[in-house]
Amino acid sequence: MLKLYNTKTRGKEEFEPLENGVVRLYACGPTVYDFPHIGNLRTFLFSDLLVRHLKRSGHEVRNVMNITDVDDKTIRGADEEGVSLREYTQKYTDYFFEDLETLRIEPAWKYPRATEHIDEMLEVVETLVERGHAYEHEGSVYFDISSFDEYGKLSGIVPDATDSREFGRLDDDEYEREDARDFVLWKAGKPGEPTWESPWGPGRPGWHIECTAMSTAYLGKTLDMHLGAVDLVFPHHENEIAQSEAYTGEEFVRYWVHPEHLIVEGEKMSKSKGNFFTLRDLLDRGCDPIAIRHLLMTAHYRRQLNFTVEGLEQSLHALERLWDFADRMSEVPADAEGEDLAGEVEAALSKFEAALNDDLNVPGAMAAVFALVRQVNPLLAEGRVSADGAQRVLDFFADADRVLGIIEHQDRADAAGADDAEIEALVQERQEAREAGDYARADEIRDELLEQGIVIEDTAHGPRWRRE
RNA sequence: GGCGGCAUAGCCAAGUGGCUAAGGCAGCGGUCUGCAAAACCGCUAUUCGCCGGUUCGACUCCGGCUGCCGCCUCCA
Repeated sequence: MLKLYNTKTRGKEEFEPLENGVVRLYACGPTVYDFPHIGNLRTFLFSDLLVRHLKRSGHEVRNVMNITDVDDKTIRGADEEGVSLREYTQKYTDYFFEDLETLRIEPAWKYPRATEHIDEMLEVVETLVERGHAYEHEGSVYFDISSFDEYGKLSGIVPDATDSREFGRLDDDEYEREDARDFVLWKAGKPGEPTWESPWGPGRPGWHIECTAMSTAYLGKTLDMHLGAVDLVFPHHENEIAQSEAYTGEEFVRYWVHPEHLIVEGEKMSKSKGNFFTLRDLLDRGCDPIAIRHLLMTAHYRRQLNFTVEGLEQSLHALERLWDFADRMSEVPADAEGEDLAGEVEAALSKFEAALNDDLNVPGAMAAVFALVRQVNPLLAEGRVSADGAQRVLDFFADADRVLGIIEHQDRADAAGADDAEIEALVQERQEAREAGDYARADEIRDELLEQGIVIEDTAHGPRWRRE
């Protein structure tokens, strides 16, 4: 049984979906105005891990992630590039999906775009106006916070109308609100901006409304879970609750789950500090995408994660050891006799599941996997693992990887390349030289290959090679 | 100013009122090897930021202090 920390109650709670076996989950997705950065990706990866765990636990998961393709930043970006909003956002939407695939993040059930759900949003806004929760002013529509008693129940923040900073905000805002705390549901169009027709004239949706409209459209009035990074707790999610519950009259979200931010080299990531990384930046530096996935999983989701270059190297080394272990496991001969490892694997599985069920403790789950490696390695080195035992461990790895997504790898010698035959020939020539005692020639070939990035390893079953 | 979080070995990082404080990386020693590489083995926190308190017993609970961070405005 999964226990999850619920922001709403500030404590861990047992999770049970409203409908047995079906989880309705909504995660705040990207605003497609730029490449996703690793902080965004950590959040999306968290969502992936949670969904994978729910699925592995036997649930059907209907997870929806929105694509915000209309807002100030996308409009400005399209304007600057002189292309249509649609053309501009499509480009970054494509990059977003590419990054997900690179990091082995499984596709969500639905990825609705804001611009394709304007009608649903207008329906929500109109209803809110009819019921007295919202008001129109000069073509814009605002949510009236004073009409929703429970405003602030998620974040504990109730904006104070007398707060001096609020008055400053009023001046900056081009849209007149009756109360500085009210938030915009529908923005009156400005010249040159893309707009949609509405009962209040041409305009475009405010930021928060898309989540209410689209989650309701795909998942119904009450969601089992709603995810989003901590910075969204206020005001975004607070506003979502207000507008959704005022609209449906029912509880909007049962479990609010908020992963913490990522920092880089101990500091908040920001463009001005020059520590702002996209996935592409890292891949260009030659980083292994799975090492990036691994590093993003090393800290518990409710803790800030310190992303460092050194950490990336550590992750790669940890993975290489894991992959190498798996390779050696799969090389155990079919007729090998020895330990069946049933007890070891059972214990590892039990620890693995217990960790994940305890507020998705992924570091703990990975520790269970590595602890097994540590336990079995000596037996493997002594040739005391039976064929059954090896298969049992590999089955566990495959099972664990349904959630982790880091164990599956290309067998090192399988890495495809046009010159494989040539490499094989050299490896063979070196082996013959060694057998003939011509170590000078053997070492020469080894150095030659090393220069091409090919590493030779001599094993009991003969030489094997891999690309560095 | 208001609210909240975190401080565990050289680094990253789990965790618990009392069994030997997970796991990873790095380092050192060793095995293996023609030499390497890879792999394997062993060692590496008597101690969990500091000071008090509660308790038979706290790293884990409470209070204070120090430091770091986040939110309160767009932000994953």
